[in-house]
Amino acid sequence: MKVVIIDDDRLAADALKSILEASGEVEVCATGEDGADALPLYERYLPDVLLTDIRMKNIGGLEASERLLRAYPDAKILLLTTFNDDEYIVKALKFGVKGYMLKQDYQNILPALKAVSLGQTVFGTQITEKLPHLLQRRETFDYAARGVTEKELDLVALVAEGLSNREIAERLFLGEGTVRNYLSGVLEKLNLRDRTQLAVFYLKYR
Amino acid sequence: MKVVIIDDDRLAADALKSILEASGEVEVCATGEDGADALPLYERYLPDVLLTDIRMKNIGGLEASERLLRAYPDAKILLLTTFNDDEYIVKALKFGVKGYMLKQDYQNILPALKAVSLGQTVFGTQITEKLPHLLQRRETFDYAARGVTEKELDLVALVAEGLSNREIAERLFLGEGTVRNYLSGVLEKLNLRDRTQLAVFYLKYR
DNA sequence: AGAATGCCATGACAAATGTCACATCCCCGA
DNA sequence: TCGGGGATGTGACATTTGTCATGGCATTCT
Repeated sequence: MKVVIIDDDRLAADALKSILEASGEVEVCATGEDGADALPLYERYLPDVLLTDIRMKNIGGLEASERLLRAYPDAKILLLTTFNDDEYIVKALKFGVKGYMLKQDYQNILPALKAVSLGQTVFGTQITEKLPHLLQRRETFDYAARGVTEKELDLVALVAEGLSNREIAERLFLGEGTVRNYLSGVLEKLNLRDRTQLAVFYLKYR
Repeated sequence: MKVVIIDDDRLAADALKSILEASGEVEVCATGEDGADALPLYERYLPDVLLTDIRMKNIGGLEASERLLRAYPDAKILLLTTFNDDEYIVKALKFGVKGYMLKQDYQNILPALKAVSLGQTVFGTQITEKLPHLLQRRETFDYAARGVTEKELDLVALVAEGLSNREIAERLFLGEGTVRNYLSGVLEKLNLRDRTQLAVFYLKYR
């Protein structure tokens, strides 16, 4: 398995190279020091996997990945980083990066590398813990703190399904006027103007 | 590495077992035929990884995973399935499942298994392709196919921000009546009744 | 018991919304 | 050049929506 490493931290790059080559299964074709090296080195060696840091002096690993993937959509890229930043992960995945691991996990990088070379996607242990949160990434809102009661919240949910006041009233066995009053109160508590804003708000902060 | 396999397809389970044991790195402690076997077998053998099918006669792999993870939150579970269903993936990840692969990818299961045993998360090749879409999970909708034009879509976007007709008109340098007419047209094309339903719809199928 | 409180409802009203039937205006093809 | 068709606009109208004032009941507190 051929690998190219990009990392502006010489020490880290060399350590990685040693570990990988010690396995006897990996050949580190080249190491670069900046994101700008990614594309030329990739084209020259066509490695199975490109292993790159994210934070680098000139061009970062994310940008480098984007460029490389634009030119070679099937390139397998494994991002290595010290930081565990949600934004980075989401962006990287959108580009088509195949793996995302923390440097502190470097002892366990070999299996991840293999999986990536097969086209699978791998997330390091620490990233794994964040995944569920990332998938349903939705800000939360404490309705109770604004004085919105459970009953009111039921109404709001129906508003967010597109029901009219009359329909909501029927559904909950209330008077239509009552529904209007309730919603009016909710609107005031949340500083909103009309039911549409309410629906949008509710869908955003479920 | 100790592994327990759960699959109601005897043939598949045996094939898997052969492949894994042929590597010399995996010991298949036991194989079960139903999700109900997962917990007892896990407790008995405490495997590094539990490999389980999703669709099974009695209790499915998802439910089994949920139960197992409730009892042993650190259990490493790798789901195997024939079906590539978004819903399943999201659910599984929420429970804390560490891997999700298609059966057709069984040749490449060993590296994935290793990665999972280290606490990493792995997605099979076919799943990988869906990941970016899953992250900003949003069903798509072909507005053009319903005759909704770009200009109309601009209006809809503003509705979904909670603007009133008057505000939209100002923003786009249109008459308020024009805005109403446009939106009225859109509502008809999409079979919706009012702006709230429109906003909800738009936020769902961006 | 009387007062206070919460929950549900009504009626009245202004504003916003959705629908419809027309006007313009402008461009483009016959 | 004419005429059709699209984009834009207006006015009228019924409906829905949001607000407010108010009242009836229960339950609870004093």
